[in-house]
Amino acid sequence: MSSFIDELNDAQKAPVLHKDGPLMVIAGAGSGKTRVLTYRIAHLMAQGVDSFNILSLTFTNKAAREMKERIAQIVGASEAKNLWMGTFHSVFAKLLRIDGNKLGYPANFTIYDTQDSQRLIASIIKEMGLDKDIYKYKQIQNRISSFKNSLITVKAYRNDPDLVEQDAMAKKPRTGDIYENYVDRCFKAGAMDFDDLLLRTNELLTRYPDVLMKYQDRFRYILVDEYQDTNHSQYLIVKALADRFQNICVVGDDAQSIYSFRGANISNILNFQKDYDNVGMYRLEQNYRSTRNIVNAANSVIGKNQNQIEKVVWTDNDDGGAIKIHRSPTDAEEGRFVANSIWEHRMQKQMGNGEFAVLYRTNSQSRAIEDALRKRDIPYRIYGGLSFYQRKEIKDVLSYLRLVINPKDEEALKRVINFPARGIGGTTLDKLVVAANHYNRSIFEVMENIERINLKINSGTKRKLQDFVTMIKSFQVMNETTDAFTLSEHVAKKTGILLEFKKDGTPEGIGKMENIEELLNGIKDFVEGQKEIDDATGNISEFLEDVALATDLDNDTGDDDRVALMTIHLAKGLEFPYVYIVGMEEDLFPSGMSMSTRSELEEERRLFYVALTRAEKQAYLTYTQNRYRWGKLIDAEPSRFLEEIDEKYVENLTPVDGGYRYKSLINADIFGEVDKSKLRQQKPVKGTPPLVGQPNPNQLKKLRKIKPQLSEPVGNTNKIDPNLAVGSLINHTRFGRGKVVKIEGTGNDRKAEIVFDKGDIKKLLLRFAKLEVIG
DNA sequence: GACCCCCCCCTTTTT
DNA sequence: GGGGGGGGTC
Repeated sequence: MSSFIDELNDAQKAPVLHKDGPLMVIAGAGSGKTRVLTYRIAHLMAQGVDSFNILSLTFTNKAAREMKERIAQIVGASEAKNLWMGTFHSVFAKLLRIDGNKLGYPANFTIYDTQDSQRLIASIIKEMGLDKDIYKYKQIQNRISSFKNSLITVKAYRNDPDLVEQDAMAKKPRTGDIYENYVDRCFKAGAMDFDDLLLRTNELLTRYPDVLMKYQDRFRYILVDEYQDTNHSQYLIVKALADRFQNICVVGDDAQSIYSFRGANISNILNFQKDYDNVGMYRLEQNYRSTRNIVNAANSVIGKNQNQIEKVVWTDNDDGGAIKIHRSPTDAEEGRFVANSIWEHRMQKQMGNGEFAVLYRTNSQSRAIEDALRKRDIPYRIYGGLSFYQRKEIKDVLSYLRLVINPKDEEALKRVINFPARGIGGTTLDKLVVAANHYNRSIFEVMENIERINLKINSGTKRKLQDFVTMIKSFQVMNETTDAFTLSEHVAKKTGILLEFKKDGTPEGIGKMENIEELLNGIKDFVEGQKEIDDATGNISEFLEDVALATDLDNDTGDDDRVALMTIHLAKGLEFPYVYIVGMEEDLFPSGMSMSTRSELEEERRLFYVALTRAEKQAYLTYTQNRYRWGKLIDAEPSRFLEEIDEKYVENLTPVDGGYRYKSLINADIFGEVDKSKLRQQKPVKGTPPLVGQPNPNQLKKLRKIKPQLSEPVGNTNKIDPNLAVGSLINHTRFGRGKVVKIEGTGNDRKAEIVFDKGDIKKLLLRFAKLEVIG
C-alpha cells in the first residue's frame, strides 16, 4: 500500500512525507499539486491518522469529490468517507447546521444566493425611502459583502470613522443603516448569505471556546488548497482551527491569485511563514502539463509582474508548437475561426470535443462562440453564467421548497406568494412587510396570525393569505414522510406552477416547463444517489443544501464529449489539450474596470497566466477589430498582453505588420509605460471642436519617428471619401446600400451611423468600413 | 390588482 | 440586445 508514494517525484514526496507541524507548498501551474494533496492525505491515513481527524478545504466540491475517489482507491472507500472535504462554504455550512443554534440560527437555515441578497437590499432601500439612483443595490450588496469578508460587523463599521467617512463622502451616509437592516432581516428570515457562512463560523469559534475546542480536537490535520485565494474571514477560521495542533498544510501559487474582487488576500500566502513557527517550505516547480513553449511563454508574461514569490517553473516536456495568435474582423468571425480550428483538429487528429476549451474574460462573450459552434454542429457545454438553478422558473419551484423547510425565508416567500397569481399583490405584501418589521417577526408568522393582527386587509385577501399558509403547511406535513422527489413533484403540480407554463403555450413557456421537468429528474437522481450514503435521508433539505452551494463545475458528469466554454476564473485548476483564449483586447482583457492601478492590472495579468497554463498541447489567442458590446459594434484594440509574450514563442496566423505590434509601438514610444487610462485622456474633450482629419501634432511627430520600422501600415487606414457627410447615400461591401444619418467622433474614432436599406442601423468606424459614396 | 410599456442598466470575474 | 423594475392605465 505504501508503494503509491513511489509515483511521486522527489519534490512532491517531501511535503507528502512531512507529517506534523505547519507546511506550505508553493506549487507552480501544472506541477501536480492536487496529487500532492491527495497523496498527503492518503499517507497520513496510512500512518494511522484517523480519517475523522482530517479536514481538507478545496476550491470546488468537484475537486473534493475527485480527491476523495482517488483516496478511496488507495486506502479503501469506507475510511475515505469519513474525511471532511469540500469548499469552505460547504464545510462550514455543515458545521453551522450542527452548532449554529448557539448563535440563534435554526438548523434548517436558508442559504441566500447573491440574487436573494440583492433583492432584499433593494427592498430595504425602498422601504427606507432612499434614492435608488444613489443607493444602488448592487453596489451596496458588494460593499456589505466586503465588510463581512473582512469581519467588519455593523458595530465595527459604526466604530470605524474611516469607513463611515468613506460612505458619507460617497453621498451614502445611510449605508450603515442599510447594513444593519439587512443583517436583521436575514437573521429574522433564518437565512445566511454566502459571506455569513464564513462570518458566523468565525463568530461561533470566537464566542464559544468549547465549540472551538471541539473542532480543534476534531480537525487535527488541516489542508487548504488554493491558499492564495482565501479571504480574511477564511484565513481566521483556518488559523483558529489549526491553532492547537499546528498541523496545517497550505498549498497555493501566488501567481494564480485571481479572486481579490471577492476579498481574497494575497498576503495570506505571502505571510504564512510569519503566522506559524518552523514552517516547512516546499516548492513544486516542474510542470508536467504543458509544452515547453507554453510554459516559457507563460513565464515571460508573469515576469512582468513586480509583486511575486520567486520561483522558476520549468518542464521536461517537448517544445510543442508556437502559441498561435489570430485576428478577426468581428466577434462573429472570431467564433467562426475557433469553430473551424476545432473542426480541423478533430478531423486531422481524431480528437474528442472534450479536448478543447474556449476561455473568455466575461460570460457575455460566450454567445458569439456558441453561435459558431452550433452552426458547425460541434457539441459544447457552457459552464457558469446564468446557471440552471438561477433561472426564474427553477428558482420559483425551489422557493416553494425552501418555504417548506424554512417558512421564515423572506425572499422565497416574496417570490412565490403571488406566483402563480392568486390575488395577493404588492400593496398587500407591503402591509405584511411593515407588520413583520413592526412585530419583529417573519412575514409568514404575520400571515399565520392574520386574524389576530389589525391590518387593513379585506377579508377576501385574508382568506387568500390563509389558503397560502395552509398549502405550505400541507407540504410540510407531506415532507415528514416522503422523499425529495415525491414532494417536489407534488409541489410543482399543486401550486399550479407547471400548469402556468403549460397553458402559456409559447415556446418560452414550454421551455420553462421542460426545465422544471429537468429539475424534477435531477431531484430524482439526487434521491437515488443519497440512498447510497449512510446517514442521508433523501430529504428535500439535503437537496437544497446541495443546490445552494453547487457550482456549475460540480454538476459536470463529464460523460458526454463536449467542447468546454467558460470564463478563465472558472477554468482555474483545469487543463485541456487545446485551449482558445478569445477576446484578447484592451478594455476586455485586461478588463476596462481593472487597469487603473498596478495591482489591478497585475491581477489581470495573473489571470492571463492562469489562462495560458490551462493548455497542454496548444494555445490559441484570438482578438477582433470590431466587437458587439451592449448591442453596438465598437472598435477593439489588441490586448497589451499579446505583446508581453516573448516573441520567440508566438506565431501570428494573421499578418501583424500594422496589427497589434504596430499599436504596441505607439503606446510604448509615445507614452513610455503602457497606460491606456492616460491614453484615453488624450482624446479631445467633448465640446471642443475636433480637428477633423488632423492628428495632434505631437502624436504626428512620434508617428513619423516609428514609421520606418513598419512595412505598409495596417489594413486599418481605409481612405475616407471626402464627400461623405450626413445624408450621403453609401454602399457597403457587406451590408449593402444605406444612408448616413450621423457622424461622430474624431480621428481614428470617427464613425458614421448608417441606416441600411435592409433595415439594419449600424455604427461603423470610418477607418475600417469600406464605404463607397454613391449620392 | 393585473397588465403593458418604457426606461435604465447592464458586462468583470464567484461561493 | 435583453432583462428587470417602475409607473401608468384599465
